[in-house]
Amino acid sequence: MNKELLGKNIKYRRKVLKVRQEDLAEISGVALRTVVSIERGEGNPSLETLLKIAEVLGMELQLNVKL
Amino acid sequence: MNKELLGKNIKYRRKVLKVRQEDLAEISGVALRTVVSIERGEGNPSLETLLKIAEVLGMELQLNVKL
DNA sequence: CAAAAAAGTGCATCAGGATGCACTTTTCAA
DNA sequence: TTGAAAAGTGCATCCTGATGCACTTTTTTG
Repeated sequence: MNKELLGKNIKYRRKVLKVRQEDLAEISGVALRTVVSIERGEGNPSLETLLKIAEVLGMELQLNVKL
Repeated sequence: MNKELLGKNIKYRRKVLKVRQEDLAEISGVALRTVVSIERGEGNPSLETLLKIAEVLGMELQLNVKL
């Protein structure tokens, strides 16, 4: 998982749920500007921001030992 | 996954690998102060910081759809 | 195609994450 | 038990993530 892939995952999931960036921002409590940046793989989001977005998208962050 | 659990996972994995906080900090390029804070579930680490630590511990961050 | 909706940008500001240092507390092996 | 190693703390500084706003670009759709 890297920034770019993370952004793509989030964007893809958001599309699946048919939610707009603006809605995701509002519901998650993260600024629209921030949602856009994350989806584009820019910046370096904080854990809290990531968790807020994942929550709304019905996703979860996991830290697993590599196989 | 929340901050506390994340910290515990990291600490547990570090112990399994018999690595000191100081070593993890040095090898991952993250400040010791930061490693300590994350393991204790304090603060709000950035994605980059988390990825650096996960890398050294042979772990990976994943964003999955909840079942 | 044209209009409307959605997505993305640039920039300034503010809040807080990352860091280093000096220090204290805890852990643990001899 | 005690001394060294490891872990954890408080604080000041620096850097940058998060934000809002006004705006442009891209995508969608009627």
